[in-house]
Amino acid sequence: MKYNFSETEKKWQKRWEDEKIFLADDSDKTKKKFYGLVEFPYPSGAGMHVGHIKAYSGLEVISRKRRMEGYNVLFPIGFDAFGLPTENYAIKTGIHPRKVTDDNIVRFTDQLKRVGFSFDWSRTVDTTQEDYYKWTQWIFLKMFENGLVFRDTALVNYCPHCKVVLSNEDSQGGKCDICHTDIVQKSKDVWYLRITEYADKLLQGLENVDYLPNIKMQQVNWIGKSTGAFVNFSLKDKEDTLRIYTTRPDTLFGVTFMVIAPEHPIIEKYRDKINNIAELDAYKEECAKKTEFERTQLVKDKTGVCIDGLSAINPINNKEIPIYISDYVMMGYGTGAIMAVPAHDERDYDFAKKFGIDIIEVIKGGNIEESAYAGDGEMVNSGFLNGMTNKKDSIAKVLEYLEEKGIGEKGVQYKMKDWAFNRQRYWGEPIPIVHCPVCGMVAVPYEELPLKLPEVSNFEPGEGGESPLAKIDSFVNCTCPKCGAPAKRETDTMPQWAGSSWYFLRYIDPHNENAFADKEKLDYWMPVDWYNGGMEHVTRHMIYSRFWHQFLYDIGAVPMAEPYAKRTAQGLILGPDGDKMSKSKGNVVDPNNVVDEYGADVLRVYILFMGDYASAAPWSENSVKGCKRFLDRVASMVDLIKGEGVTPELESAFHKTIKKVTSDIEELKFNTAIASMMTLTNDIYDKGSLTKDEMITFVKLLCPFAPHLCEEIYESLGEKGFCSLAAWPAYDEAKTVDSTIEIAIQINGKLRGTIMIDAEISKDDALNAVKNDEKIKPFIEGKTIIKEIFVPKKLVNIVVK
RNA sequence: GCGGGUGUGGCGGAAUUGGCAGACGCGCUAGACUUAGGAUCUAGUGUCCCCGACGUGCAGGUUCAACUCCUGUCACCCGCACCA
Repeated sequence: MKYNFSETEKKWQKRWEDEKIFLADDSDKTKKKFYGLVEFPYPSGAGMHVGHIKAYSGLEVISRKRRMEGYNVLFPIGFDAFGLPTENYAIKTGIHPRKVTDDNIVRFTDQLKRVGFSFDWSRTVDTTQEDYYKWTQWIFLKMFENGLVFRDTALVNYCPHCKVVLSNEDSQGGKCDICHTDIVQKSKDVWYLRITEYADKLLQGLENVDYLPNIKMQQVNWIGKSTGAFVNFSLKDKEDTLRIYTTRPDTLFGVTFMVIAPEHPIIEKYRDKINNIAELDAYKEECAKKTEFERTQLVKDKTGVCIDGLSAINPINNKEIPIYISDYVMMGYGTGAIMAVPAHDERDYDFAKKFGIDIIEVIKGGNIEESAYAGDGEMVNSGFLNGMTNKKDSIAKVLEYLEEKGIGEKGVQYKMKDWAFNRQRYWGEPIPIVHCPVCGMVAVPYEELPLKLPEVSNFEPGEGGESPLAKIDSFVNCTCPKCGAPAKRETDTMPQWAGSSWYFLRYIDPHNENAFADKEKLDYWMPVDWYNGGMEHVTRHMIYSRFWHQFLYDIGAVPMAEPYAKRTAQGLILGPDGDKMSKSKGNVVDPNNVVDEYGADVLRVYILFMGDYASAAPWSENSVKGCKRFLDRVASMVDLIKGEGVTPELESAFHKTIKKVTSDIEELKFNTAIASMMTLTNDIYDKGSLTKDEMITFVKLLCPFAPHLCEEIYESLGEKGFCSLAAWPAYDEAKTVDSTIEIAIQINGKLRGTIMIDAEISKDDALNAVKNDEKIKPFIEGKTIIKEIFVPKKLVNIVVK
């Protein structure tokens, strides 16, 4: 069969669309459903690259297979379109971000359609549309109502280039996630979502979901739960106490000093009482100049200043100890103050050595002359703890003591911090809050949603880090919804991650005007059965959206706590040079070029054939050609058709291939699934012919990977309807097993030949057959047989001497 | 530093979980068909001192049998990173 891919692909894409065969069906809720979700793209000006295609191809194949298996499939797509890249582009070019976004969405849509993805295009969402962000704001207000939204003045991560406050998640490594400029710490009044309130639920929820182990682990590490104790150290001759957090309360007798963060408020409070305040101020200023990155780099070389005029009392033995400020203690974790146990903590040890502070051993087992000892051992120099050897018991005993005396208690800390939830930019969801001089912060009434983004001509953020919205008087000035007094609107917008925190819910009912989604539809479609995306979203988007969803569950708005039943991740596609694809390196492969030159089917097959789906692999133009060759051979196979029914010599090969492809797809082993279809193709060519029925089976198997070609062949064979909706081929287990098989013959563990024998042969018969084999005789003649091993269907091993 | 992962031909990668290492594809070699071949087809292709031996980062170990299990070690990649 001659196959013109560009005409044929267009033909089938149009037919699929005209006949709406990929639209999910809400009407029959008794049908078994499959909700496959891929991370919706950010419609950037650069267009899509092949990495996007790989990210969607996995669940594309699964979804297509599910349809053929009779499932009601929801496989949607949309656009996560608010955000800085679009806005920065708008500032640069003067084109309105609305227009930029719309143009990019058109381009992305075209690219996706050309690849032939079986998305339900009737459910497309765009996070920047009013009917979408209305509900983003609605959820925000629900959180506000439930005390999960607060405003606080705090040191925040600030990007001087983008002029925005960033969450911790957006400033990993001390660099802005968008422009990679060094982050500076700035004191600012900002919005937070109280995600830490859900830290435990986010941890517990992981127990009941099927995420790849490394995905779960990254989330666990990110949440970073630790258990320990809070202890209050009294300040000598002062009313106040200095509260610390420690995971090792059992080492309390070994405390020889305390360290507080340079920003700790106690310094300001006792300014007048501190003799060396100038020195402290100077140190503090030095620290502020360092970026977060620098501050976490200098691990060994500890710096700090002893506070002259304040000292603390160790509550367990009433000893007076000095207090230092040092930047190795962070204000943002625990209480911003620590008890230092130099004998058993490496950092405290380094600090004590540098400043000549006492090091008292309280746990035997190490050599504190040389280094801190963090292991277990017998307690010494520790009063009532002396002689104890079990850390757990020691901690329990200390906690009991602390609680009895009222000087401390058990405590839990998380690395995860509350979510800094705002940007001082235009292209985001306006935060629906009004600042009233009388009532304070007041929610915009639900019936006034969406709070629309006003028209603006200048998107440039203000010099003081205020949003462009602050310049629009008609937007800012309003009346308080509660008391009617003149009030001002909040001018910050929500961060990039807001819209993507719930988009999978909107797909279920994208045009609903009365709710973010209909309850019955949610009951039917949720949870997402399978979610695939990039590893880079595991600690941000995944945590955020699980948080939002758990919150929605708590207020009864969704049917279960966890949104995603299963999560997998694809590996990167590297450039032909083996480097990560990037515009600056010029090694980006544009899927459009591949579609133009080889066809969408070739692109799809190659991307899944490259290697393990979860691993990174470099692009290879030559291997693309190999896939083209394979599909051409499949097309030409039609010319080999002779008659109907089955070809006896091929029957078993077909059943084996169906079995392998069926199971490989479920395990995301697309590469071996395709390899097995290539092998079958080679077998068919070797044989020289196949039947029409076999050809139909073959195209059904290949259809999820190369749907255009398979539809065309399916139709050319006179089949009615769509191959994409045909029943997935079944296999007969009995026919995948050969009656006669080849097994290996080993002598002393070395391969000496093979033999064809009956698969069910007994050990004795097999050994006899082997011993009588002419090729094997020379190896055993005149030798003593020590051992004979027979592994059914595998091998015979004879050990001789 | 901590946590996780990966090391297999010239290349991308397979290997039913302890049982014939290198499936499948690329590349390469030779041949066929051709005015032509960056098209197609056929045969071959781990290495070497080629009737034999060696071979899955390296060194040991367990086993009749190890890419697979154990001990040690090296290299690379990805997270997190002074988290008290």
